[in-house]
Amino acid sequence: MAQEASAGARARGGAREDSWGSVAPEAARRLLVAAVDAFAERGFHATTTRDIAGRAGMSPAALYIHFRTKEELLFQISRVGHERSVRLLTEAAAGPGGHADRLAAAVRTFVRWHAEHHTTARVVQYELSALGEEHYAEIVGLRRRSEDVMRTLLADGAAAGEFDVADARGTALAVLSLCVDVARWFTPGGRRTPDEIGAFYAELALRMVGVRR
Amino acid sequence: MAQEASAGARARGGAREDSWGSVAPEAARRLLVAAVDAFAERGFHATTTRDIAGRAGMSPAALYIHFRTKEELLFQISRVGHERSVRLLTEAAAGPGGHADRLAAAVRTFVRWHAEHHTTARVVQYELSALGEEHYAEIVGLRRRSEDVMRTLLADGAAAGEFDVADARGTALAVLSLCVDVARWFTPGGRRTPDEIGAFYAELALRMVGVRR
DNA sequence: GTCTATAGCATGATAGAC
DNA sequence: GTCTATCATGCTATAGAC
Repeated sequence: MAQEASAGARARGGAREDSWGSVAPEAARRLLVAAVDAFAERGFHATTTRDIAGRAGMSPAALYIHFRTKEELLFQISRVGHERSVRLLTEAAAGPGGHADRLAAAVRTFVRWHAEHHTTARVVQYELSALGEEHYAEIVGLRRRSEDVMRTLLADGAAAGEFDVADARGTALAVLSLCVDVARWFTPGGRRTPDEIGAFYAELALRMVGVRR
Repeated sequence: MAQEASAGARARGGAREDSWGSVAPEAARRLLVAAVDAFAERGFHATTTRDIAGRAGMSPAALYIHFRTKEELLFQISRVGHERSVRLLTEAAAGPGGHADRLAAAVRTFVRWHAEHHTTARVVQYELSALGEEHYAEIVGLRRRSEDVMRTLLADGAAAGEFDVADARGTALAVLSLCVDVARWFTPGGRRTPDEIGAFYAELALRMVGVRR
């Protein structure tokens, strides 16, 4: 039931963050959602533990039962968000069809996630520097995986003669940069839906790698 | 003489921020440069007035002789940075040649600025939300001007039959987003110089608007 | 114009009752 | 597990001597 309601909300485009459905204690889940909202709105350093706890309907002290520090809250958000987006990208890039089809699918999926989950994505992409050293290193590993996936796809497509790409690494960085930046400017009330932006950006990416139509 | 030394440092790629040469009292200039470095490194909210003053070789109190608040320091950086980058973009877009030449020049110049001045650009592009309401509104006005310049250039090029662009507004946003995001990932020690990245991105932008070679 | 000293306050995190 | 109360710290900004 809760599942259906969530799916319904998602279909209408008015979905709130639903990436945390599997987080174990309900209170921890509420805190994560509250922290995502607050971090996306104000940034990590401008967000107080009182603000997070308040949004979750709890006292500041309750936060520390579920998370050791404010930074650990950011780390969990960042880790789950990165794992999700890397997985979506990887699966789409490994899908059926030629290299052009797979690039289009990868960009469409990746961009759609960054638009639909723009609050999470904003935290994931733009609050990295607030992580502690150790946590930061772990996240960088995840980020390298998405770069690898995109670079390999572009290099393979070029080798197969489907793409006209001289610098696979630089082009992969540019394509991912374009996709990721959607989280910065996207607002739900805008001209286009996440779906439409994903389709549009897939076309742009194909042009960037020299696919002609 | 000081000019020559600065130009030399810039040519070697080891330049420090030189956008503040005209700022009146020397102490204010030192504070601005220190604040740019600190804000770019840690973000506005994680930067303390002690840190800024320390980098400038002053006591925390000295800061308040030259700036009313910490936020005003951010505003001055943001205002000057935006004015500079909008001006560069506008002049390049109004230069000689056809629409394709002008788009290439605009992207090359705009990207090169975001790479060369990546510390300033990072503050300019990613610390906007820390501005006060009034200051924010003023900056948004400047940002709209760069969107206007790019959208007009793309629409005119499409009307002239040089570009294949169905959605000038969306494409302009995407091209600017791609350029701006250079400030996020650029590091001086990387594989390519600001010049090379500018040239590369100009080619990508031409492909995005459907120019064939 | 710059300093030392500090007011006034908000913050992250903890203690201990329930 | 959650609360109220609070500690210790560090922050922005100001006062007043020089």
